[in-house]
Amino acid sequence: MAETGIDGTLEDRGPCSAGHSGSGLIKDVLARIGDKWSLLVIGMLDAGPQRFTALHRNVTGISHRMLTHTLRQLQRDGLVSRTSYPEIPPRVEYEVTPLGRTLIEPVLGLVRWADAHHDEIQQSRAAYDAEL
Amino acid sequence: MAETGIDGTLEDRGPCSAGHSGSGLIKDVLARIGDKWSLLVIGMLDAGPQRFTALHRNVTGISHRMLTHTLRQLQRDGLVSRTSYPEIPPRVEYEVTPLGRTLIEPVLGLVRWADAHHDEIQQSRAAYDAEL
DNA sequence: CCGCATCCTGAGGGATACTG
DNA sequence: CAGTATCCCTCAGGATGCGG
Repeated sequence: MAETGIDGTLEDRGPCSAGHSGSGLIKDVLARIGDKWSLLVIGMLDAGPQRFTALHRNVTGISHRMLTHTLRQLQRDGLVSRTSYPEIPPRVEYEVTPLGRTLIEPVLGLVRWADAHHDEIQQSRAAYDAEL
Repeated sequence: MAETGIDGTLEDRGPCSAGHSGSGLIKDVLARIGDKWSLLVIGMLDAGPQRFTALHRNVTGISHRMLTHTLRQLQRDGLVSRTSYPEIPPRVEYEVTPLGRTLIEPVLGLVRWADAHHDEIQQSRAAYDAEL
């Protein structure tokens, strides 16, 4: 089994307290995709370019503030591009970048895993909660 | 491109406000692996069974409290098993379950992605931060 | 229509000390 | 050595309102 990856690449090899430079690493990527909304937004944008309001409608529970913020982060990381059309009223379209698209694939791996095993997990949780 | 997955499986198809039952879905899986420590712990345990103190030493920045808590969650989800040996002093060993091992693979997909693209991301961030 | 600033609450998570 | 409980603080993130 390839144990080459996890402890060799996930870990920082050093005190992460100071957030030093060095390896850079996965932690901030996890921080990005692990947050509450990024994946949902990317998932929505995967269906095609969308304007702000459309996203706000489609991403179900997201607040105005968080949508803005999430889009900013994704844009900063180069996963999503923002195009503003100087009209009245203003129109802004968001789109997944090529880099962003490459992320979708590995994420789908996780999605499939979750889909395949979430009932096992449910059972395990039920069993665990039962024995007290 | 398989856009079959993301918006069809990530999303709840309904107001997630009430945390209703229905699809179950990936969100709680993401919540598990998206948290600060779970993946690090699993990564460590991937190298073989370990006792509490060993983990505490190896997982770099984790606090006593969070290690306990994380292990409990993983155990509850059936990703990690706990074996307690009734000795003095007590000895407890943690180990990745078969289910837990199946998780490692898709996670490695993400790890590889992060590894392959984190410099692009860094550049993108730098570029973004420059233009103000 | 879109974005930013402000305020406020609650969950996450660290430090510490106490039990078995 | 392993686990639990308590305290406290930080910050993600929701609500709202103004500006462009």
